[in-house]
Amino acid sequence: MKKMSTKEKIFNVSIDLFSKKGYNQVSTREIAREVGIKESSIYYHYSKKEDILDSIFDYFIERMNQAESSEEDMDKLLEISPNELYHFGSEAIKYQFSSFKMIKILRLIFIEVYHNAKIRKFFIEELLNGPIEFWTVFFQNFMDRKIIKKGNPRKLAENYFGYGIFKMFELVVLNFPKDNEDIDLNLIFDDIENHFNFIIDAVSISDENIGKNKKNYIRGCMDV
Amino acid sequence: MKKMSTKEKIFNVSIDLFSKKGYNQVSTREIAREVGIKESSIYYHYSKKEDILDSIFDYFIERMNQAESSEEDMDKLLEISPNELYHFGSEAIKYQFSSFKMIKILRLIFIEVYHNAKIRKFFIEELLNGPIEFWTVFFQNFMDRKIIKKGNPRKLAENYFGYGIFKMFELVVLNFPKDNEDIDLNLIFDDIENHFNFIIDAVSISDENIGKNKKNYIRGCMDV
DNA sequence: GTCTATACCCAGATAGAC
DNA sequence: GTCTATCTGGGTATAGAC
Repeated sequence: MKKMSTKEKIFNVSIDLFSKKGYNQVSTREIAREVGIKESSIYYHYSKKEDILDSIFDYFIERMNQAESSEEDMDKLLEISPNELYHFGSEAIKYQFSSFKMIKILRLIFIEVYHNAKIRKFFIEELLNGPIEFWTVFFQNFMDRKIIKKGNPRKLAENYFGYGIFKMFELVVLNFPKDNEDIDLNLIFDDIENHFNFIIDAVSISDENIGKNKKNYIRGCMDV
Repeated sequence: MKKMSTKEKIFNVSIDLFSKKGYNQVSTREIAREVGIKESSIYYHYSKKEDILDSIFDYFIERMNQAESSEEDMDKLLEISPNELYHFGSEAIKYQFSSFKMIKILRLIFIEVYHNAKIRKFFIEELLNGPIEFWTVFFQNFMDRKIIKKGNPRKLAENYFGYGIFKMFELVVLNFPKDNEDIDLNLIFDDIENHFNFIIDAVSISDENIGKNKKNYIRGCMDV
């Protein structure tokens, strides 16, 4: 840990400060102070302040893409049950955000999305439309396999994923912890899972399927 | 229109600029330039820059509270159908946000919520928990009247309203128009209404109720 | 690679003339 | 009520010594 290079230190301190206060509210002086170097030394490692932000963002994208599924995976996934699928999806996301670093960057993205065109484009394409299309395929598939009722799969996907975005917004923007680093991702994934089960049950064809999902209802909509 | 006082001009220009670029990205110099006065004149009308933000925020709260329902209204509302209730709720919100000024301030709130404690408190209490409690009462009522299945009314309310927050976020943060002022609120309210109908249908007891809601399905989840 | 020193700009805010 | 003039502090960034 002590062997971290100065560049890494600048990188990590910047994630901390940017995600806490927002990019514009953090000065290069403050970053330097926190790292323990003089301000001008930052410019040896990064040519401009914005380069630090870009490198943080690149790091985030790289980590996100690690969990991309291949086409073969997709084909396999298309054969499983709604329940298994949910777990596959949520475990993938939990894995991506298992480090607090990634959650901090996610907060930074939520915070900066309104005035940074690059981040906004990424948010809309990769964090919103991408996943919605992903889930659309699966809802369509469940419809074809007559597991759920015929309908508009994209609307279902939006319904499901929109709630997920809301929970993420709640977590990283509204209720972000100030001091300690213990965020319990499981808490919001329980909520999202309940929501997923609710949707599946709502459009399920056989009661048997409902039963299958019911067993995962811990604090679900239709639990008393 | 030409008779607007300087103070009003400062107020309106500030809403424009703050909502477009964020509070910290707008200088008092820029406001003054846009209004057509010298920077120092602003300080005759407002003692600090932050006072402008506070006054915008107070304006927003005042407008929001105008549509508060009385206890008698609540009692009457408890007797109507899910469909009528949805329309009551959505019309109230549409009315509150019928001016572009209010939408701009809503964007400003979304933008500043992460680093302004006062705004965050307001967001959590009045824009999130308040409405969720409001809808919880109604879902509970529909359960008591055996219109929908027994379950956790709060979860249903969160499910419904969370999607609404997501659509608002999408509208005012992700897809906010740059130049012209034509935002079509009806578009997102159609989505939210579909989502509401989807939920009601999912937990509806009689098919008759489903039928009643179905007629409002324009682009609903279960429309092919 | 890190330092000192400094350039340059723009921010919020105030004093006092008119 | 609005102006001119100015203060003070902080921001990003660079040059050049060590």
